[in-house]
Amino acid sequence: MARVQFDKSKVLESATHAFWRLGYTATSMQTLVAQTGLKPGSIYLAFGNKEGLFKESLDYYAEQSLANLEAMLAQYESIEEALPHILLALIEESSQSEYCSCFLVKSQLELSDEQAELKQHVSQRLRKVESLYFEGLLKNNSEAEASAKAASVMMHIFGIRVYGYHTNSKEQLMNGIRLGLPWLAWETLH
Amino acid sequence: MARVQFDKSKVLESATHAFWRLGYTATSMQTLVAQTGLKPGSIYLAFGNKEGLFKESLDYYAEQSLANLEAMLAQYESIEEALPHILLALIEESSQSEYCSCFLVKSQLELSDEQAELKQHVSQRLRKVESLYFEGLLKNNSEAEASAKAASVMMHIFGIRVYGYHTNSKEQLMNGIRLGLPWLAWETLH
DNA sequence: TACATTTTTGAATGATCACTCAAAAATTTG
DNA sequence: CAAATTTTTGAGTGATCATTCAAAAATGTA
Repeated sequence: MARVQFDKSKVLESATHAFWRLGYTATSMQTLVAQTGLKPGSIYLAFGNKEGLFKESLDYYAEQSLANLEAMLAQYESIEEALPHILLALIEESSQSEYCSCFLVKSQLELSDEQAELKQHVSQRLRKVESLYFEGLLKNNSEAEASAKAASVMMHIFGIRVYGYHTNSKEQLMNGIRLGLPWLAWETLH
Repeated sequence: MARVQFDKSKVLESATHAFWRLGYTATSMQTLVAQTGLKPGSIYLAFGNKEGLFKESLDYYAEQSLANLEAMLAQYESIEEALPHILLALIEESSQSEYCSCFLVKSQLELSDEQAELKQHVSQRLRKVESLYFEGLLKNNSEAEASAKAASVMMHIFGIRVYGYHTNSKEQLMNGIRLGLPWLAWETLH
Protein backbone atom coordinates (compact mmCIF):
# COMPACT_ATOMS: atom_id res chain seq x y z
CA MET A 1 0.00 0.00 0.00
CA ALA A 2 2.69 2.45 0.98
CA ARG A 3 3.61 4.81 -1.82
CA VAL A 4 6.95 6.56 -2.04
CA GLN A 5 7.47 9.91 -0.22
CA PHE A 6 4.32 11.99 -0.09
CA ASP A 7 4.01 15.35 -1.85
CA LYS A 8 5.41 17.67 0.79
CA SER A 9 3.98 20.89 -0.61
CA LYS A 10 0.48 19.38 -0.81
CA VAL A 11 0.77 18.30 2.81
CA LEU A 12 2.00 21.75 3.85
CA GLU A 13 -0.80 23.33 1.87
CA SER A 14 -3.48 21.50 3.86
CA ALA A 15 -1.65 21.76 7.19
CA THR A 16 -1.24 25.52 6.66
CA HIS A 17 -4.93 25.82 5.87
CA ALA A 18 -5.88 24.03 9.10
CA PHE A 19 -3.45 25.95 11.34
CA TRP A 20 -4.37 29.26 9.69
CA ARG A 21 -8.09 28.74 10.18
CA LEU A 22 -8.14 27.17 13.65
CA GLY A 23 -4.91 28.37 15.26
CA TYR A 24 -1.99 26.35 16.62
CA THR A 25 -3.54 25.11 19.86
CA ALA A 26 -7.00 24.37 18.48
CA THR A 27 -5.63 22.31 15.60
CA SER A 28 -5.25 18.74 16.84
CA MET A 29 -2.94 16.13 15.38
CA GLN A 30 -6.07 14.11 14.62
CA THR A 31 -7.35 17.02 12.51
CA LEU A 32 -3.99 17.27 10.75
CA VAL A 33 -4.02 13.53 10.07
CA ALA A 34 -7.47 13.86 8.53
CA GLN A 35 -6.63 16.99 6.51
CA THR A 36 -3.24 15.94 5.18
CA GLY A 37 -4.19 12.30 4.57
CA LEU A 38 -0.93 11.25 6.23
CA LYS A 39 -0.78 8.75 9.07
CA PRO A 40 0.60 9.95 12.43
CA GLY A 41 3.85 8.06 11.99
CA SER A 42 4.58 9.71 8.65
CA ILE A 43 4.01 13.17 10.08
CA TYR A 44 6.34 12.47 13.01
CA LEU A 45 9.02 11.00 10.75
CA ALA A 46 8.92 13.98 8.40
CA PHE A 47 8.33 16.87 10.81
CA GLY A 48 9.35 15.64 14.27
CA ASN A 49 6.26 16.80 16.09
CA LYS A 50 3.28 19.17 15.91
CA GLU A 51 5.49 22.20 16.47
CA GLY A 52 7.76 21.16 13.59
CA LEU A 53 4.85 20.88 11.20
CA PHE A 54 3.58 24.25 12.42
CA LYS A 55 6.94 25.90 11.80
CA GLU A 56 7.17 24.51 8.28
CA SER A 57 3.59 25.63 7.63
CA LEU A 58 4.49 29.14 8.77
CA ASP A 59 7.49 29.15 6.43
CA TYR A 60 5.41 27.83 3.56
CA TYR A 61 2.92 30.66 4.09
CA ALA A 62 5.59 33.33 4.64
CA GLU A 63 7.52 32.38 1.51
CA GLN A 64 4.40 32.55 -0.62
CA SER A 65 3.43 35.90 0.91
CA LEU A 66 6.86 37.41 0.37
CA ALA A 67 7.05 36.13 -3.20
CA ASN A 68 3.63 37.57 -3.89
CA LEU A 69 4.64 40.88 -2.36
CA GLU A 70 7.86 41.07 -4.36
CA ALA A 71 5.92 40.34 -7.54
CA MET A 72 3.54 43.20 -6.78
CA LEU A 73 6.38 45.60 -6.03
CA ALA A 74 8.09 44.67 -9.30
CA GLN A 75 5.01 45.67 -11.27
CA TYR A 76 5.23 49.35 -10.39
CA GLU A 77 7.71 52.18 -10.72
CA SER A 78 7.76 53.02 -7.03
CA ILE A 79 6.57 51.58 -3.74
CA GLU A 80 4.33 54.63 -3.33
CA GLU A 81 2.55 53.51 -6.48
CA ALA A 82 2.51 49.80 -5.63
CA LEU A 83 1.17 50.10 -2.09
CA PRO A 84 -2.32 51.36 -2.97
CA HIS A 85 -2.79 48.24 -5.10
CA ILE A 86 -1.32 45.98 -2.41
CA LEU A 87 -3.53 47.46 0.31
CA LEU A 88 -6.60 47.36 -1.89
CA ALA A 89 -5.98 43.67 -2.49
CA LEU A 90 -5.76 43.08 1.27
CA ILE A 91 -9.06 44.90 1.76
CA GLU A 92 -10.72 42.90 -1.01
CA GLU A 93 -9.40 39.72 0.59
CA SER A 94 -10.85 40.71 3.95
CA SER A 95 -14.37 40.84 2.54
CA GLN A 96 -14.29 37.26 1.28
CA SER A 97 -16.23 34.61 3.13
CA GLU A 98 -14.02 32.32 5.22
CA TYR A 99 -11.52 35.17 5.56
CA CYS A 100 -8.90 34.07 8.09
CA SER A 101 -6.93 37.31 8.60
CA CYS A 102 -3.18 36.78 8.23
CA PHE A 103 -1.63 33.50 9.38
CA LEU A 104 1.44 35.31 10.71
CA VAL A 105 -0.52 37.96 12.61
CA LYS A 106 -2.88 35.37 14.10
CA SER A 107 0.01 33.16 15.15
CA GLN A 108 1.95 36.07 16.58
CA LEU A 109 -0.94 36.99 18.86
CA GLU A 110 -1.82 33.43 19.80
CA LEU A 111 1.61 32.46 21.05
CA SER A 112 2.47 33.35 24.64
CA ASP A 113 5.83 33.71 26.35
CA GLU A 114 5.78 29.98 27.03
CA GLN A 115 6.34 29.38 23.32
CA ALA A 116 9.03 32.04 23.00
CA GLU A 117 10.95 30.21 20.28
CA LEU A 118 7.91 29.83 18.01
CA LYS A 119 6.95 33.43 18.67
CA GLN A 120 10.38 34.63 17.58
CA HIS A 121 10.09 32.50 14.45
CA VAL A 122 6.91 34.38 13.51
CA SER A 123 8.34 37.80 14.43
CA GLN A 124 11.26 37.19 12.12
CA ARG A 125 8.95 36.65 9.12
CA LEU A 126 6.98 39.80 9.94
CA ARG A 127 10.16 41.83 10.19
CA LYS A 128 11.19 40.52 6.79
CA VAL A 129 8.01 42.00 5.31
CA GLU A 130 8.69 45.33 6.99
CA SER A 131 12.28 45.42 5.74
CA LEU A 132 11.00 44.85 2.21
CA TYR A 133 8.89 48.00 2.52
CA PHE A 134 11.73 49.85 4.18
CA GLU A 135 14.17 49.03 1.37
CA GLY A 136 11.65 50.17 -1.23
CA LEU A 137 10.99 53.41 0.59
CA LEU A 138 14.69 54.24 0.81
CA LYS A 139 14.65 55.10 -2.91
CA ASN A 140 12.63 58.28 -2.43
CA ASN A 141 13.07 58.94 1.28
CA SER A 142 15.69 59.59 3.91
CA GLU A 143 16.46 56.72 6.25
CA ALA A 144 14.40 58.27 9.04
CA GLU A 145 11.45 58.93 6.75
CA ALA A 146 11.60 55.45 5.25
CA SER A 147 11.69 53.91 8.71
CA ALA A 148 8.67 55.85 9.96
CA LYS A 149 6.73 55.21 6.77
CA ALA A 150 7.49 51.48 6.88
CA ALA A 151 6.22 51.36 10.46
CA SER A 152 3.11 53.24 9.42
CA VAL A 153 2.47 50.84 6.54
CA MET A 154 2.91 47.83 8.83
CA MET A 155 0.47 49.27 11.36
CA HIS A 156 -2.09 49.88 8.63
CA ILE A 157 -1.67 46.33 7.37
CA PHE A 158 -2.15 45.00 10.90
CA GLY A 159 -5.15 47.29 11.13
CA ILE A 160 -6.69 45.80 8.00
CA ARG A 161 -5.96 42.28 9.26
CA VAL A 162 -7.76 42.89 12.55
CA TYR A 163 -10.42 45.40 11.51
CA GLY A 164 -11.28 43.34 8.42
CA TYR A 165 -11.72 40.22 10.55
CA HIS A 166 -14.61 41.62 12.55
CA THR A 167 -16.19 44.34 10.46
CA ASN A 168 -17.31 43.91 6.90
CA SER A 169 -16.92 47.34 5.42
CA LYS A 170 -14.55 47.76 2.53
CA GLU A 171 -15.47 51.43 2.24
CA GLN A 172 -14.69 52.13 5.89
CA LEU A 173 -11.30 50.43 5.54
CA MET A 174 -10.51 52.35 2.34
CA ASN A 175 -11.39 55.68 3.94
CA GLY A 176 -9.25 54.91 6.97
CA ILE A 177 -6.27 53.84 4.86
CA ARG A 178 -6.44 56.85 2.55
CA LEU A 179 -6.59 59.14 5.55
CA GLY A 180 -3.66 57.51 7.34
CA LEU A 181 -1.40 57.07 4.31
CA PRO A 182 -1.83 60.33 2.36
CA TRP A 183 1.72 60.14 1.00
CA LEU A 184 0.87 57.14 -1.23
CA ALA A 185 0.11 57.59 -4.94
CA TRP A 186 -3.64 56.97 -4.60
CA GLU A 187 -4.35 58.84 -7.82
CA THR A 188 -2.91 55.98 -9.90
CA LEU A 189 -5.67 53.74 -8.53
CA HIS A 190 -7.99 55.14 -11.24
CA MET B 1 -15.13 24.35 55.09
CA ALA B 2 -17.37 25.92 52.48
CA ARG B 3 -17.49 29.69 52.76
CA VAL B 4 -20.35 31.78 51.43
CA GLN B 5 -20.32 32.96 47.76
CA PHE B 6 -16.86 33.69 46.49
CA ASP B 7 -15.75 37.18 45.44
CA LYS B 8 -16.85 37.25 41.82
CA SER B 9 -14.68 40.16 40.71
CA LYS B 10 -11.57 38.55 42.19
CA VAL B 11 -12.37 35.35 40.33
CA LEU B 12 -12.96 37.25 37.09
CA GLU B 13 -9.73 39.15 37.64
CA SER B 14 -7.67 35.97 37.72
CA ALA B 15 -9.67 34.20 35.00
CA THR B 16 -9.25 37.24 32.74
CA HIS B 17 -5.53 37.24 33.41
CA ALA B 18 -5.24 33.57 32.40
CA PHE B 19 -7.40 33.84 29.28
CA TRP B 20 -5.69 37.08 28.25
CA ARG B 21 -2.23 35.62 28.57
CA LEU B 22 -2.77 32.12 27.18
CA GLY B 23 -5.81 32.48 24.94
CA TYR B 24 -9.18 30.73 25.11
CA THR B 25 -8.18 27.30 23.79
CA ALA B 26 -4.84 27.06 25.57
CA THR B 27 -6.35 27.94 28.96
CA SER B 28 -7.53 24.68 30.52
CA MET B 29 -10.21 24.36 33.17
CA GLN B 30 -7.48 22.87 35.36
CA THR B 31 -5.49 26.10 34.97
CA LEU B 32 -8.58 28.15 35.77
CA VAL B 33 -9.25 26.03 38.86
CA ALA B 34 -5.68 26.64 40.00
CA GLN B 35 -5.72 30.38 39.21
CA THR B 36 -9.13 31.25 40.61
CA GLY B 37 -8.89 28.96 43.65
CA LEU B 38 -12.41 27.74 42.92
CA LYS B 39 -13.30 24.05 42.62
CA PRO B 40 -14.66 22.83 39.25
CA GLY B 41 -18.19 22.46 40.62
CA SER B 42 -18.30 26.07 41.79
CA ILE B 43 -17.17 27.38 38.42
CA TYR B 44 -19.79 25.33 36.61
CA LEU B 45 -22.55 26.41 39.02
CA ALA B 46 -21.64 30.09 38.65
CA PHE B 47 -20.69 30.31 34.97
CA GLY B 48 -22.24 27.26 33.26
CA ASN B 49 -19.12 26.20 31.41
CA LYS B 50 -15.72 27.35 30.16
CA GLU B 51 -17.31 29.50 27.47
CA GLY B 52 -19.52 31.24 30.06
CA LEU B 53 -16.52 32.10 32.20
CA PHE B 54 -14.69 33.34 29.12
CA LYS B 55 -17.59 35.59 28.12
CA GLU B 56 -17.79 37.12 31.57
CA SER B 57 -14.04 37.62 31.57
CA LEU B 58 -14.31 39.45 28.25
CA ASP B 59 -17.04 41.67 29.65
CA TYR B 60 -15.02 42.33 32.79
CA TYR B 61 -12.06 43.43 30.66
CA ALA B 62 -14.18 45.42 28.19
CA GLU B 63 -15.99 47.32 30.93
CA GLN B 64 -12.72 48.29 32.58
CA SER B 65 -11.22 49.35 29.25
CA LEU B 66 -14.24 51.45 28.31
CA ALA B 67 -14.38 53.09 31.73
CA ASN B 68 -10.70 53.89 31.51
CA LEU B 69 -11.15 55.30 28.02
CA GLU B 70 -14.08 57.49 29.07
CA ALA B 71 -12.08 58.79 32.00
CA MET B 72 -9.23 59.75 29.67
CA LEU B 73 -11.60 61.46 27.23
CA ALA B 74 -13.18 63.44 30.07
CA GLN B 75 -9.79 64.87 31.03
CA TYR B 76 -9.35 66.85 27.83
CA GLU B 77 -11.19 69.51 25.89
CA SER B 78 -11.37 67.52 22.66
CA ILE B 79 -10.77 64.02 21.43
CA GLU B 80 -8.02 65.38 19.19
CA GLU B 81 -6.23 66.44 22.36
CA ALA B 82 -7.03 63.28 24.34
CA LEU B 83 -5.94 60.76 21.71
CA PRO B 84 -2.21 61.54 21.77
CA HIS B 85 -2.20 60.77 25.49
CA ILE B 86 -4.31 57.64 25.02
CA LEU B 87 -2.10 56.32 22.24
CA LEU B 88 1.07 57.17 24.12
CA ALA B 89 -0.23 55.15 27.07
CA LEU B 90 -0.87 52.18 24.77
CA ILE B 91 2.66 52.43 23.43
CA GLU B 92 4.12 52.65 26.93
CA GLU B 93 2.05 49.60 27.89
CA SER B 94 3.40 47.65 24.93
CA SER B 95 6.97 48.02 26.13
CA GLN B 96 6.30 46.45 29.52
CA SER B 97 7.50 42.94 30.19
CA GLU B 98 4.71 40.36 30.11
CA TYR B 99 2.81 42.58 27.68
CA CYS B 100 -0.18 40.60 26.42
CA SER B 101 -1.48 42.87 23.64
CA CYS B 102 -5.22 43.51 23.97
CA PHE B 103 -7.48 40.77 25.30
CA LEU B 104 -10.24 41.70 22.83
CA VAL B 105 -7.94 41.81 19.79
CA LYS B 106 -6.29 38.52 20.72
CA SER B 107 -9.64 36.84 21.28
CA GLN B 108 -11.06 38.24 18.06
CA LEU B 109 -8.24 36.72 16.04
CA GLU B 110 -8.18 33.43 17.92
CA LEU B 111 -11.83 32.58 17.41
CA SER B 112 -12.78 30.87 14.16
CA ASP B 113 -16.12 30.61 12.41
CA GLU B 114 -16.88 27.54 14.52
CA GLN B 115 -17.25 29.83 17.53
CA ALA B 116 -19.31 32.43 15.69
CA GLU B 117 -21.31 33.45 18.75
CA LEU B 118 -18.25 34.15 20.88
CA LYS B 119 -16.63 35.99 17.98
CA GLN B 120 -19.65 38.25 17.65
CA HIS B 121 -19.52 38.90 21.38
CA VAL B 122 -15.98 40.22 21.01
CA SER B 123 -16.76 42.23 17.87
CA GLN B 124 -19.56 43.99 19.70
CA ARG B 125 -17.16 45.24 22.41
CA LEU B 126 -14.66 46.45 19.80
CA ARG B 127 -17.38 48.32 17.93
CA LYS B 128 -18.37 49.97 21.21
CA VAL B 129 -14.85 51.39 21.49
CA GLU B 130 -15.00 52.68 17.93
CA SER B 131 -18.38 54.31 18.47
CA LEU B 132 -16.96 56.13 21.48
CA TYR B 133 -14.28 57.66 19.25
CA PHE B 134 -16.82 58.35 16.53
CA GLU B 135 -19.13 60.24 18.91
CA GLY B 136 -16.25 62.32 20.20
CA LEU B 137 -15.08 63.15 16.69
CA LEU B 138 -18.55 64.33 15.65
CA LYS B 139 -18.02 67.50 17.70
CA ASN B 140 -15.46 68.95 15.32
CA ASN B 141 -16.06 66.90 12.17
CA SER B 142 -18.70 66.02 9.64
CA GLU B 143 -20.24 62.58 9.91
CA ALA B 144 -18.15 61.29 7.00
CA GLU B 145 -14.93 62.75 8.41
CA ALA B 146 -15.65 61.44 11.90
CA SER B 147 -16.35 57.97 10.49
CA ALA B 148 -13.10 57.83 8.50
CA LYS B 149 -11.07 59.23 11.39
CA ALA B 150 -12.57 56.73 13.84
CA ALA B 151 -11.66 53.89 11.46
CA SER B 152 -8.16 55.30 11.14
CA VAL B 153 -7.79 55.52 14.93
CA MET B 154 -9.00 51.94 15.36
CA MET B 155 -6.56 50.69 12.75
CA HIS B 156 -3.70 52.48 14.48
CA ILE B 157 -4.72 50.99 17.81
CA PHE B 158 -4.80 47.52 16.25
CA GLY B 159 -1.44 48.35 14.75
CA ILE B 160 0.03 49.18 18.15
CA ARG B 161 -1.50 46.02 19.64
CA VAL B 162 0.10 43.79 17.00
CA TYR B 163 3.29 45.72 16.24
CA GLY B 164 3.96 46.27 19.94
CA TYR B 165 3.60 42.54 20.61
CA HIS B 166 6.55 41.54 18.46
CA THR B 167 8.80 44.56 18.19
CA ASN B 168 10.11 46.52 21.11
CA SER B 169 10.51 49.98 19.77
CA LYS B 170 8.54 52.77 21.35
CA GLU B 171 10.20 55.29 19.07
CA GLN B 172 9.27 53.39 15.91
CA LEU B 173 5.65 53.15 17.08
CA MET B 174 5.52 56.86 17.96
CA ASN B 175 6.92 57.89 14.57
CA GLY B 176 4.42 55.69 12.77
CA ILE B 177 1.49 56.99 14.77
CA ARG B 178 2.45 60.65 14.34
CA LEU B 179 2.80 60.11 10.61
CA GLY B 180 -0.55 58.34 10.24
CA LEU B 181 -2.58 60.58 12.51
CA PRO B 182 -1.35 64.11 11.69
CA TRP B 183 -4.74 65.64 12.51
CA LEU B 184 -4.32 64.96 16.23
CA ALA B 185 -3.16 67.67 18.64
CA TRP B 186 0.33 66.26 19.15
CA GLU B 187 1.69 69.65 20.22
CA THR B 188 -0.17 69.40 23.57
CA LEU B 189 1.90 66.34 24.46
CA HIS B 190 4.15 68.50 26.72
C1' DT C 1 16.59 -12.15 -7.46
C1' DA C 2 18.07 -11.44 -2.57
C1' DC C 3 19.04 -8.55 1.01
C1' DA C 4 19.35 -3.90 3.39
C1' DT C 5 17.24 0.41 3.96
C1' DT C 6 13.58 3.64 3.96
C1' DT C 7 8.86 4.81 4.41
C1' DT C 8 4.12 3.92 5.65
C1' DT C 9 0.75 1.96 8.47
C1' DG C 10 -2.66 2.45 12.24
C1' DA C 11 -3.80 0.55 16.61
C1' DA C 12 -2.40 1.71 21.07
C1' DT C 13 -0.42 4.77 24.89
C1' DG C 14 -0.49 7.70 28.96
C1' DA C 15 -1.60 12.50 29.72
C1' DT C 16 -4.73 15.96 29.79
C1' DC C 17 -9.15 17.77 28.39
C1' DA C 18 -13.98 19.79 29.79
C1' DC C 19 -17.23 18.50 32.79
C1' DT C 20 -20.30 15.78 36.49
C1' DC C 21 -22.41 14.69 40.80
C1' DA C 22 -23.28 12.84 45.33
C1' DA C 23 -21.92 14.08 49.78
C1' DA C 24 -20.71 17.74 53.08
C1' DA C 25 -20.82 22.36 54.75
C1' DA C 26 -22.88 26.87 55.15
C1' DT C 27 -26.77 29.74 55.03
C1' DT C 28 -31.63 30.98 55.00
C1' DT C 29 -36.20 30.34 56.49
C1' DG C 30 -40.02 29.62 59.73
C1' DC D 1 -33.50 25.48 67.00
C1' DA D 2 -34.75 22.41 63.07
C1' DA D 3 -35.87 21.88 58.42
C1' DA D 4 -35.21 23.50 53.69
C1' DT D 5 -32.24 25.54 50.49
C1' DT D 6 -27.97 27.03 48.55
C1' DT D 7 -23.15 26.56 47.86
C1' DT D 8 -18.82 24.08 48.00
C1' DT D 9 -16.13 20.05 47.67
C1' DG D 10 -13.02 17.10 44.92
C1' DA D 11 -12.61 12.55 43.28
C1' DG D 12 -14.06 10.64 39.14
C1' DT D 13 -16.02 10.52 34.10
C1' DG D 14 -15.51 9.51 29.10
C1' DA D 15 -13.49 12.04 25.33
C1' DT D 16 -9.77 13.78 23.09
C1' DC D 17 -4.95 15.13 23.20
C1' DA D 18 0.08 14.51 21.21
C1' DT D 19 2.88 10.83 20.46
C1' DT D 20 4.87 5.98 19.87
C1' DC D 21 6.35 1.74 17.64
C1' DA D 22 6.37 -2.88 15.79
C1' DA D 23 4.85 -4.82 11.65
C1' DA D 24 4.18 -4.32 6.66
C1' DA D 25 5.11 -2.38 2.29
C1' DA D 26 8.01 -0.02 -1.00
C1' DT D 27 12.37 1.15 -2.69
C1' DG D 28 17.48 1.00 -3.30
C1' DT D 29 21.56 -1.81 -4.12
C1' DA D 30 24.21 -5.83 -5.72
